[in-house]
This record gives sequence, C-alpha cells and structure tokens, in this order.
Amino acid sequence: MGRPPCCDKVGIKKGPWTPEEDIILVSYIQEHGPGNWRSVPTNTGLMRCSKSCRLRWTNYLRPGIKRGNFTPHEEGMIIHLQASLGNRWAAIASYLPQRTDNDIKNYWNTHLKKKINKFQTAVESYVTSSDSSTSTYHEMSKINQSASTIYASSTENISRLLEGWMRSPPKTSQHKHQQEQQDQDQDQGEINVLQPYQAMADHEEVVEPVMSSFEIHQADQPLLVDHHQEDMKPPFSVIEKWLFDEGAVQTDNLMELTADCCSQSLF
DNA sequence: AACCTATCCAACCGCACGTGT
DNA sequence: GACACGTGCGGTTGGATAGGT
Repeated sequence: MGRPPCCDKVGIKKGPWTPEEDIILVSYIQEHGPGNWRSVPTNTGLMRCSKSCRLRWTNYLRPGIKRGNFTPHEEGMIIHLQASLGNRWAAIASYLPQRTDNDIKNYWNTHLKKKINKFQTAVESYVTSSDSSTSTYHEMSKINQSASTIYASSTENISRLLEGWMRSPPKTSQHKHQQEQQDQDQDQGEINVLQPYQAMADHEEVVEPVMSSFEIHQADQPLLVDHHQEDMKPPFSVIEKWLFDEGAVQTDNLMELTADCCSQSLF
C-alpha cells in the first residue's frame, strides 16, 4: 500500500505556468512566506499540486535567482564541485546561491558533460596521433566556441513583475545575507568566485578532498578519492584550466596539458 | 515552404528523508 | 515503532525552438 502520488487528483493542472499563475503564487508567498506548500493550492485557488507550486517557486520565481549564461568561473565551479561531490546538484547549488540545482543539472547535462567528453576525446586523439596537433587545435577551437553558448530566459518579464517583491521580501537573516551578497555580485557584474571556495573551506566536513586533475568521475561510477592528497589545497584540474583559459588555448598549451595528464597516469 | 533532426530547459515523477503524532 | 505528511532531491520527459536539408 504505497503513498498515492500528490498529483493524481482530477482537475490538477500540469504543464507550463502562466504569468497569471506566477503572480498569484508570488503574491501569496509575499504575504505568507514560503513553506506549508500543501495549503498553497487551496488558499490561492491555483489548480496546481503543492509540489508543483514549490518547484515553481524554488526553481523559477524565488528572488535572487540568476538566469542566463553561465560565466566561465561558474562553469569551473560546477566542474570542480561535480568532480568532488558527484551528481549532488543541491549540494553543488549551495555553493552557487544564485543558481538552482535544476539549472545547474540542466547546464551540466546539456553543456558541460559534452564539453568534457569532447575535451577528453581531443586529448586522447592527440595522444594517439603524433602529428595531430593541428586538427586537435581546431577541435579545441570548436569546443571553445560552444563555451560561449548563451541561453536567454523567455520569462524575464516575470522577473520584472517581481521587482517590487524583490525590493521588500520578508527576509530571514540568512536570506537577507544571501540577498545582500547577490546585490553586491550584481553590482560587480559577476559572481564572487572566491565566496564559494571560502564556503568550501568553511565546510570541510561536507566537501570531499578534491581529486587530482582529470579524476573527474563519470556519473554512474563511484567517486574515487585520492586520500594521499587530502592535505593538498584543491588544485584546479586540467579541464578547469582549459575552461578558464577560454579562447586562449594554444597548441603548446595542449601539449603541456596532455603531458600533465600523462604524467598523472590518467590514460 | 515544408519537413526532419537536434538541442535546450521547464516541469514532472518517484523515491528518500525528516518530523510530528 | 509505525504511520502519515511535508519536503528535498536526482533522473527523466516532453514541448518549444533553432538549424539543417
């Protein structure tokens, strides 16, 4: 006798949210604060299940969510954290407070996983072919072009609708702190990339020791941790170097990186 | 212009976990 | 301890759209 699904009731609406529904939900949360999701549909008249309301809020309507293209620093953070934590998107998202776990997960699945695969393929083809530096360089260039992928939210209108709410949300102290941090970041034009690492330093019990370069594990494989390197500061992996040097990959750099990889017996 | 294919991302689904009774 | 309920999380899906033929 299992628990019935929350959304199997007749008359529960599914699918994309309309701006009207968003406004109703935001207005309700503005008044009552997030939480007690079970009561949200009944109190608002929304024909949505509580779970759908919660997801809509946390993944989309919540104030301070940064949408749009990921910066190279954020990409590096995600790769770094995914290598350390695995597919624990919520944990990864906690280091990128402006991004939702869903957003990070989507970005990983649609962009970063492919980039890493391509990078590995490129390096392997370089290693197996003695005169492949030119073709590999072209491949790397193509990969770097894909790094500038931009996706624009079609719902920035909602953000504008929420501007008034964002100016005066009912803040908890933590929420307030996050918002202040986000405001600062927005003023600076990009996120403070050091802040998550400071957070990592503050949460050593949470973050596994970061692996040596290129030990980026596949999602379906167990995380391998090199305990000999536990005392080491987390070095940026080779692929992160590559990502951070976006647009500046030179053939000799690739050779250097490849040699770096080979020296660590990663192939 | 019409069709096909690939890509992207919002939303859904089902399970796990925490808490209260 | 057992159960119900509320919530969190990760995997997956389906519709919209862009790009190619």
